[in-house]
Amino acid sequence: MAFKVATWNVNSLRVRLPHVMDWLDKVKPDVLSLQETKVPDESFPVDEIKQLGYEVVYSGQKAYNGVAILSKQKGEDVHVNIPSLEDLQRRVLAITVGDVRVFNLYVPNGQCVDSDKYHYKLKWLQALTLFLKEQLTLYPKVVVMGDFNIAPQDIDVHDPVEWQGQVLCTEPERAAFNELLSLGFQDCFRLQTQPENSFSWWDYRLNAFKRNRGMRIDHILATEALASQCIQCGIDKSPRGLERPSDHTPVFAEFVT
DNA sequence: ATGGTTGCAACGCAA
Repeated sequence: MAFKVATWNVNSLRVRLPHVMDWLDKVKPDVLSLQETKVPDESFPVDEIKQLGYEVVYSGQKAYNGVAILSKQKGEDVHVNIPSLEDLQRRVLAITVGDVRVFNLYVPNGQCVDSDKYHYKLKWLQALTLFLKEQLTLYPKVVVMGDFNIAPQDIDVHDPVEWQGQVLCTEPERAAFNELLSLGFQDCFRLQTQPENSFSWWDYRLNAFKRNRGMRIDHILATEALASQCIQCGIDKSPRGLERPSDHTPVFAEFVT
């Protein structure tokens, strides 16, 4: 049996709903994690998603942030937020699908290194790491996916020199990412050989997508029990070329079970 | 040349 998961920062679910529906219909993942839904729970488009045969859980707010998990099979043990962290921003959602615990993350962007938001990002990542460490004792098969807002290595950046020391690429952010990995996760994208210059996000400005001036900041991490069963992981660039696209594009991984 | 684009929601903020 194959189990396909995917993650996509849609930058407003209202605006991107047609893209999401088309993509679900084409790819038919078992689980799709969405970030930046930017929709309060009371106006979440439940019916449209259910019509496509997907169950959905969501944690949203007005205007900013917001996460959702769509799944063919109904998710169990829904969890919201990081318990130790006082946070009004809706950025974390988890469900169990079969024997897999799925975490959906929208890691804070951080804006720039001298901002409070960068501090908040690092604090947030630290709290997340403690939380996941705990969770790993409860679930052997864990997938953590989402918009990490971190390019883990220079090969994940179109121009590492230009980006050196900038937010998304700083040493503390990369250290936090590696700290997560060291809990027992693999970066599924790097389990197989990948094309050079593979990115998941491109700035809207200056024709960044056309020039492939992007970064790989959306990730799928899996514990060894799952990573050893990962048969493919990739980035589907096609939605980024559509009319009125999100600035991110889906990342997917497939496991045999 | 230090720009530019998008979404939200209300003309600035966040990305």
